[in-house]
Amino acid sequence: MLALTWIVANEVALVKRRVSLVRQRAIASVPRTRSTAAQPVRMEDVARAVRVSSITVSRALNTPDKLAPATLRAVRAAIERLRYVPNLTAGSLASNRSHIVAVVVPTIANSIFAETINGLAQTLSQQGYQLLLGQTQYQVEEEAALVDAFLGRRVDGVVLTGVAHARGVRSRLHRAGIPVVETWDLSARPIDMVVGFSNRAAGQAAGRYLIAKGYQSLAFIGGTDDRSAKRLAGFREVARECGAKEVSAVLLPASSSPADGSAAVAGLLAKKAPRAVFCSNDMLAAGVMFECARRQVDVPDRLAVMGFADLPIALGIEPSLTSVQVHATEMGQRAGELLLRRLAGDAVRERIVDLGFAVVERASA
Amino acid sequence: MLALTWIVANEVALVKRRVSLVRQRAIASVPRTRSTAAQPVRMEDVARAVRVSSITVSRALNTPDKLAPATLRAVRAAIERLRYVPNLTAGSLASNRSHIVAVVVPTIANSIFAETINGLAQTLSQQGYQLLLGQTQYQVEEEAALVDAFLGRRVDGVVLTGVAHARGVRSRLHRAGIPVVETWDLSARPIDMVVGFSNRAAGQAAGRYLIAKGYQSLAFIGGTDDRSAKRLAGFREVARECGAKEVSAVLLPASSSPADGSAAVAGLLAKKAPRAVFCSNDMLAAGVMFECARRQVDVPDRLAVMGFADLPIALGIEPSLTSVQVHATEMGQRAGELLLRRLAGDAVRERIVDLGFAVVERASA
DNA sequence: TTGTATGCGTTATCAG
DNA sequence: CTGATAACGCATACAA
Repeated sequence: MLALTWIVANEVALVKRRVSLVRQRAIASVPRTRSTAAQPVRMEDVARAVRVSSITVSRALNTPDKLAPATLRAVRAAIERLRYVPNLTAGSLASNRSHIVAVVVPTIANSIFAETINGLAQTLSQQGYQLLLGQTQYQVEEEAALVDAFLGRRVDGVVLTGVAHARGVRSRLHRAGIPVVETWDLSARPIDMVVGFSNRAAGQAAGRYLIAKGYQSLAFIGGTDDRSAKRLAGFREVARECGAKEVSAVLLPASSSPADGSAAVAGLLAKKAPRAVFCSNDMLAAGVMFECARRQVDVPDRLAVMGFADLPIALGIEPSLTSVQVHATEMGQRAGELLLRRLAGDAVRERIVDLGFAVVERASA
Repeated sequence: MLALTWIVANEVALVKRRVSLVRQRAIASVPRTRSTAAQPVRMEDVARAVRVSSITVSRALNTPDKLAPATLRAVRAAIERLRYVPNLTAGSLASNRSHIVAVVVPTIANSIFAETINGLAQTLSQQGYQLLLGQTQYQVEEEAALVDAFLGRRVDGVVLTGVAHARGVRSRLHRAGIPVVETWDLSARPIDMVVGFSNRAAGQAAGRYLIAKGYQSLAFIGGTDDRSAKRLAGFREVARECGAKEVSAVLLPASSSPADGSAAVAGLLAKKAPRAVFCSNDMLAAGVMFECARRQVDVPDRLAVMGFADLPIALGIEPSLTSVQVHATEMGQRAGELLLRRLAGDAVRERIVDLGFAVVERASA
């Protein structure tokens, strides 16, 4: 039986080779089906040109040090000459490594997440990893669909925003057994790893800062998402502890434009106006300040404004904006580093990375 | 010979099947190699559970209408029960369709490109396509490396920013024979398709607008990239034609932050100050206006400011910013539609889509 | 409506 | 340092 099998395999190999030759000739002579058909150059074609086996070509690509210099040169020349483009899809299937990392953010239109993605991309690209982008547009349920699709693609890792996830996301990621990094928040029980800061503590810090400045009547403008809610919660805690008045809050779904900030503060000013307002996003804060300029409400003398994230506009705007700095780019970089270490097989001890935040005092509050 | 081949194939199949069974048992009993190994559930496992062939499972996933309702139900139940996650990598290899589209932008930190990506993602996701993200950080040479990597992944389509590309990009994309959409500019000879607007015409329009407003002494603040250069060229053309003074220009590499705008206008004001300044980006324009506020230079009475892109901040800022609107989101949507049509096999007649632009008059100029 | 045979282009494994 | 062989998991083409 064994012998038979062996012969059989050989026969098949012969047949295969003949088929392969036919296929090759067809490609060379027949006019291409469409305008410019896909490149039919495979690893084997390169191998044939150099009279080596295809595994040698594979090694020239992946582990060049393991080849004799002459062989390497010859293979590389052939690759160049034939314009061979390795099929990474096939490689992924065979090696069970896609070299793709998926990242899920609410939206890249909010440039603060764009910064994190920048840091991530920068770190990952150094090791040849690429980024598959998913946006939920603040629709939490979208996250599940995105994660499913990503797992189907057998991404090597996943980066999520926040620690509150759609149903099933946690278990599915867990089952997949790939490294996962949650960002932009902290959790005592991360899916796998988390790098971020405490949104609640950031809200508390903002509250303490404003109260220390003597502002007693506080307001909050922010989003309806989990992280913004945590900031509000922290903010309110401190206000309560310090005996400040009840914090009025305006919550806008998926908002990060100045226009939203303007509209929100307009509503706030119409009632009993607060003395200081903490915005969950610098763009909202900018909108608040623009509206104040229009209404000749002096900032900070009549209304103090504090932002969040410390975007470039915080430093640029007049008066400059007091804000909470959160290391968005570094968050992406650290997330990338954690993933890379795990993908390299190294154990990661520090699974919870608190990057902290910093209240940056400027002119607006 | 034919008969022999046939027998041979059958024998191999038998051998294979036995191997397969062995493998299966091994998976079931042997402790998994790592902590939580990847899911070993394959299409065949689902098929076996339902007592159908694996192609039936494949059809349940891809063409459910072609199955008997009862079969479909059974397969779906098994998929659920076994938590089967289809391996799209294997599917891609077999079908030669990755269902991935790559997009290359200078940076998503500039939210205007984020808008385009949003439009693109939105359109593509409707058909199950996903987005591989590449950023050049305004380093033109990066584009070539990104495109190479993307082609290696056998992406189904590519979206590029601009029409000026790194060496070899054009030919490589052409050879790949996949649909390509260039955006954010126009070209009479696109790689494949292009959807955007004429940056030169936009610069001209800005120039005409400012001159019609009576401003004779003009300046320009922008980037060093190709599109910004074209806007400047158009701007200067009009200035020359209309007998305005020579346009002084400040060109900053890869800039889109208010701080850059502030610094640039500071330099401009130090010399013989212009009467109006056209900024290649609304964030730069915002920085200009912030600096003017600090220096008590009235906008528009002493310095008129015009922006570009019509970001949300243009409407929000005080005074509101006159800008050139460019339909960034729609650009992404149209790019996505063009790709989808081509990927569906439809011919695309309109390979050059001019979305135009619009000067939006507001208070700053 | 369902199944069989085959190949997609690469890498892992083991042998030399 | 190089090679033979067998997967990787699915979809296409055709047959029934």
